[in-house]
Amino acid sequence: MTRYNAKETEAKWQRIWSEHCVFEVTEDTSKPKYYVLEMFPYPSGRIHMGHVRNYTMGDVVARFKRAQGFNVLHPMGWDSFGLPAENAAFENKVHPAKWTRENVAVMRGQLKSMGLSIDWSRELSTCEPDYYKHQQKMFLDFLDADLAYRGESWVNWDPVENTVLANEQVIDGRGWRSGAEVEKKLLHQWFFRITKYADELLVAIEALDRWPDKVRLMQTNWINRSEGARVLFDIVGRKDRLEVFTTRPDTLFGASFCALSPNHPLSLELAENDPGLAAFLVECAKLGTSESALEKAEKQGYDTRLTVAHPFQDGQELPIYVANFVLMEYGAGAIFGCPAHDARDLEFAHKYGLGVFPVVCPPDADPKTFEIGDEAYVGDGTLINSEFLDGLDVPTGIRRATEKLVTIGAGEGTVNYRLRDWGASRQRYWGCPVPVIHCAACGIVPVPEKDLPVSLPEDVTFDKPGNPLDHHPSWKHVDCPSCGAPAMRETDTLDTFVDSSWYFARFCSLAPDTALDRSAVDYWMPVDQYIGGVEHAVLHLLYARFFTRALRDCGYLGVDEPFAGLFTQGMVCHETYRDENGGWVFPDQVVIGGDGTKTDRESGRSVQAGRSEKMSKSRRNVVDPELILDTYGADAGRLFMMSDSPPERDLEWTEAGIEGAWRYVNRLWRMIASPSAPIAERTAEAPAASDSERESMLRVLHQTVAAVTADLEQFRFNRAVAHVRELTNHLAEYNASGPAHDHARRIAVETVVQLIGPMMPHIAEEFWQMLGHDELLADAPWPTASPAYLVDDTVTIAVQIKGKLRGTIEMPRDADKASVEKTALALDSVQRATNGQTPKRVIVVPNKVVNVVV
RNA sequence: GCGGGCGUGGCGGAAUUGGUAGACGCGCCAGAUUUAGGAUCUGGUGGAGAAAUCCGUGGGGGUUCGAGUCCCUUCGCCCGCACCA
Repeated sequence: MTRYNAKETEAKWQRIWSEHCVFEVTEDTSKPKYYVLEMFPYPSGRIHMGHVRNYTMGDVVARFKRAQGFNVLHPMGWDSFGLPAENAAFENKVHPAKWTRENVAVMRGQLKSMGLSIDWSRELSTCEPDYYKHQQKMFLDFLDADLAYRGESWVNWDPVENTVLANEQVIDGRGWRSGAEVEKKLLHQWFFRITKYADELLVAIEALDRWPDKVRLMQTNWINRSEGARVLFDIVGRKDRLEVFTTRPDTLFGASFCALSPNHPLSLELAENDPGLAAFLVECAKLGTSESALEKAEKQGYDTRLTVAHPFQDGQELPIYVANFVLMEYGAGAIFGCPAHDARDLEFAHKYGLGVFPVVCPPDADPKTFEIGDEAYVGDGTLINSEFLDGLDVPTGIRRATEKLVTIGAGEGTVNYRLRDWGASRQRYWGCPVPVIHCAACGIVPVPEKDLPVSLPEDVTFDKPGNPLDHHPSWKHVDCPSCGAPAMRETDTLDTFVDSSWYFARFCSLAPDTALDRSAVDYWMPVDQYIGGVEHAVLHLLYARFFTRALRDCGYLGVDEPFAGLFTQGMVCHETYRDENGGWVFPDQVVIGGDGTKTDRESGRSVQAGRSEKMSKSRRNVVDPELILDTYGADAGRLFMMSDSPPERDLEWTEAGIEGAWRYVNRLWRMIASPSAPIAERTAEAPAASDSERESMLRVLHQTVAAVTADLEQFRFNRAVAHVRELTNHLAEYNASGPAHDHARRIAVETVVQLIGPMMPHIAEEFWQMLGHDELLADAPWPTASPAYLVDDTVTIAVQIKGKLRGTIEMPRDADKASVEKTALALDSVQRATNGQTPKRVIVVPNKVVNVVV
């Protein structure tokens, strides 16, 4: 018997699939379509185990749906703009384009060696002008439609590098590379008007029934719609009014102060003539945008000495503070504080000696004696001390108070969202240029369509801080398309989330002259099954949902939602190893001695195993997929990825696990390449007669087909693998001789091969050929379970005494209760328990269980 | 703080609507085969017990003829969000 050569066989089938363009598809209205998409990778250099897991899942679904008769679109591309390329340029003096394209080439080869059923003719890369030129056109259309605009926002500014930093690049208030103290700076930025769709995006979440609840909840919270009221307070001694947003206008009678955000226009204005306030604002700015800093910060305020008039109580005035806990970006950037019924306000009031006036009395408390201690009361109750609101419940009070505000012209009911417009400007080189020109005379002028794409210059340097586009000698200098005068190109590039907000639609057709070929997009969209990491639960998925709607409204496509089904996979984890000096050690460097002690192959130091954690370079607990592909082949790697762990949970990568998968590959090989009992020819006719052994084999077989089909349908890959292995075990024990059995063996072997095909496509294809098929397994239809075999004619019924198992009985299916009961009571163990007495009660659940109560 | 998830053998994990807990795999034990094996095959494998039996799904309580599954309570771990007015 020849040993199975995975490397050779896998290369062979990859070649054949590619030569025959097996996975290249076109719009075919005679078949139902199915669009499977995994989140496309950032070309960081090499694929990692997370990619292997993600793309294996997608491929299993794609191959399964394909076998079920769907016209399956399964494309792949590269999310190839982004910061790491610029960092590499800075650190290794490689041009981002070169670095990126080389990485793409390596990773494409790695993905191909996984044997994915991808239509490679649709490959795209977002950093190439043939992709981003369409994006620039979209941007111009969005400008026209007022879906993109220029605005201002606060950013993390690194004064040494002259650049904007992402939140994760700010470490303890300092730039990650320069170490300089990061400043908050107000900068002109390009925005997408996602807030225009806030309500639509929120409401539509409900209909995304094939999305994980967790992701739906996260998006709901992110958008965070809250109903409340805008309240306008007259500022004493001034003509203007202070606007605040509140969800609790019913507690206005309990107000004891107002507070402004440090960034509030009024705060800034007052600071000009108040050095104390100016200093306080600087203090607040120092906190930065980092969450941990904000978290530790104690509530602090500064008394502006201004007061506002209470809208409902003549003569009543409230002091205005500037407070570090009020966010400019939320609501109106100002609040009124009701310490009795808000924890933060209470903390603030205690600190600054402000009044605490309860106005909501809990249902079980006495309004005359109810007092607020250290804890604010935020629950429902009856309004008290509130004049015209007294005696109302909270919802009614809110309504009544809002009506009153409207009547006296001091406010109105309003809906507020946490969701803010999407700031998409990046002061960086390696991104899609924003196609506008700044002209002194004409203002912001869109680049004419005929001049697209605005391409990135290749001759840039990364030796200076700041945006290379900005210091390029000539690139930004152009004539104004409108008046012809010298003008400047926009040097901001777009956030890479823009690139990934429409790539799924672009896969439908790579037509060169149009971004989205409407007929192709109408055929394929939406994506039926999208698969990726949960880390994109909010931003990427929300932006893509917004972008799809924006494209819809600009006539690019006709769907609302990009992803009809979403699956978020778990992470790939591995044990961690540290040597006696505390240094991390790579798993493949750890040698396990006979006594179980571990040592580092290179240093010879002894090594301790730590808990299993997400694979990461910093902890060195990584296994290179290429090593696995080389050693065991793609099929074994893919099989292990699908076995054991449910796909939504973390998977623990272990040597033993991959070995087990590899053993199964070889076991199947032995069973099929050199079977211990004959397998009938393909052309052999079904026997006229069967026996019970054969029938029972066929029953297991059909039940397995049904189970695996259901499992794959529901992303229960680990169970699907278990079921196939069970069938394999049955097949291995099935050695009866004779033509009827040989025939059944043929069916069983073919079924095993077909069922395992989505997980292990190469060896399955090889088996299919060995079994005499001329056509490809990839083109073979999925097996169907025959209903006749799905029900057993005898059933095993559990016999319990007071719920405890005492034995089992074999009965014909659907036997009548009386005979089941009689058989059960006749059991020795039951006789012993009943001791000859009549049982108090006997419960018979048909075909399942008999419970005897004594 | 708020929200969500998870706790089942030595390990990863199975278990339709409440109905035989531990499928499948790993590991381990015994045997067979082999020059050898970290290959392969056979059998065994939740714990205690000679057995009958008893105990077992993080802990405690409850509902039920019957609970991993439902309810209450408690502990532990993980994830997400967070001064959201």
